[in-house]
Amino acid sequence: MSTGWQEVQAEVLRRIQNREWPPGGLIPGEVALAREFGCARATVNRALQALADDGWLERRRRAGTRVALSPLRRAQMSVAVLRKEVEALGKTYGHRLLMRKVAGSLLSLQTLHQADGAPYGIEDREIDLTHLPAAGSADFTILSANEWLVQNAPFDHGNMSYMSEGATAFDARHLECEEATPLLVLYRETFSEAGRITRVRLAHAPGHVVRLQI
Amino acid sequence: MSTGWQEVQAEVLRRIQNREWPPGGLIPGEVALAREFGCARATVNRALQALADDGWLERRRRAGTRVALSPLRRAQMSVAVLRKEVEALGKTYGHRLLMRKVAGSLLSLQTLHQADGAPYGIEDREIDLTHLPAAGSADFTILSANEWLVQNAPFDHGNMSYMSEGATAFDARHLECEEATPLLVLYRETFSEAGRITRVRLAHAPGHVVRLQI
DNA sequence: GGTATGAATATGTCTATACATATTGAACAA
DNA sequence: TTGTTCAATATGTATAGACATATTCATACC
Repeated sequence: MSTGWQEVQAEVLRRIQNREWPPGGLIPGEVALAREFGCARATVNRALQALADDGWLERRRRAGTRVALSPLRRAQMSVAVLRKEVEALGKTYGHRLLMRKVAGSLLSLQTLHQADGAPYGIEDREIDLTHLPAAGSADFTILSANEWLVQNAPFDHGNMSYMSEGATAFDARHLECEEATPLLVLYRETFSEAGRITRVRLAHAPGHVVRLQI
Repeated sequence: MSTGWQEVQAEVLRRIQNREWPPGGLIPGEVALAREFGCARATVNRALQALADDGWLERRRRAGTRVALSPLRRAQMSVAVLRKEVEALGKTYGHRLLMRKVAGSLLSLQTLHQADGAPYGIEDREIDLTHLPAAGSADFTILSANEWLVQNAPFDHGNMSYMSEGATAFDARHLECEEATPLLVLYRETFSEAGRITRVRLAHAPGHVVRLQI
């Protein structure tokens, strides 16, 4: 029997998906599985660990390994730079800095993102200069704030929200659509250890689709 | 020096985030790091592997390990059952099956999901009975199709799309809003090995927010 | 110059062993 | 009954050693 941890993983996953090991059920211990597959316990451990990371199994010392009760799947999307998102569509990216304003330690920016010259999204951003003083002297007319931040402001964590909103007068003017047109709007905050780095509202052009993989 | 792979991971991550090891740069080999940290190569391997899984590092045999050039972060959301989503808001879940129709091997369903009696989302679903004959005889008035499928139709993969759409007459009637109100609409397909299991369009009630963690 | 060949090397993975640690459940005490 | 203690046990993790595999680089060859 060939003994790779990936093969062990595949076989265990198959048993889970085929209900041979039902949700909530206890599966054999690592030692037993190692004997069955004819490999070392470490190999089984590697496989089960990977499955636990992916949410298929729940493992606790002494208590053993169970098939996850609610196999709540995670959907993933990559948080790409807008330029790359546009280029991935085979279009030419462009952007225009519409507004730049400093109020205290808060830098406000408005940027229009374009794909082949057409409006792609309108961005309204605030950057906290106390946590990121370099942003005060950066030239966002060349590199967009979106891309500059990805390269210069590594963040710990953040959150994103998608909402459906009718286009405001501001949105409509820059996205070249009617007011109240349904738009997909993204709100995002990112934090470093010190605190919030930036907050952004991005209204996408009409018809924009966000895709996730499950 | 205490030697846990998590500590090695933490220290390496610190160096990446502090630009001590710049993006695109080659980092020391596993043997060198093991010597520095005073642990076995396998321990360093475990740590670097984890960081590579998270997208911080790119590793290739013989070529060595590099700090990822574009630390393209992934945003995650859990694909929960609607009932749990509603209950997580502290509200009482309810649903009504509005329509059930079989055309050939295609089962069509329309379901209204409710939170505290108010409309939460209106679902339009197709299920392929050739891949899932059991769905033909299930009673979706008790357990919603959404939940029944999660429990009975393990899937390999799938995709989701979010769009912003104006409420159709159908949406508006059931979600109790004006026509053309901006709605967040979810399209989802899930596949098993055999083929597509189900396709669904879910129009959320006005004001719905989708949150993701980065 | 361009191409084939092979040695060197960094990561990938498996093994056997050992000890750590959390948790369970039984035995026992208050 | 309730609480405490303790041994048993499944997973967590570290280690040294070995071999596999991909890739690079230098070298030899045409």
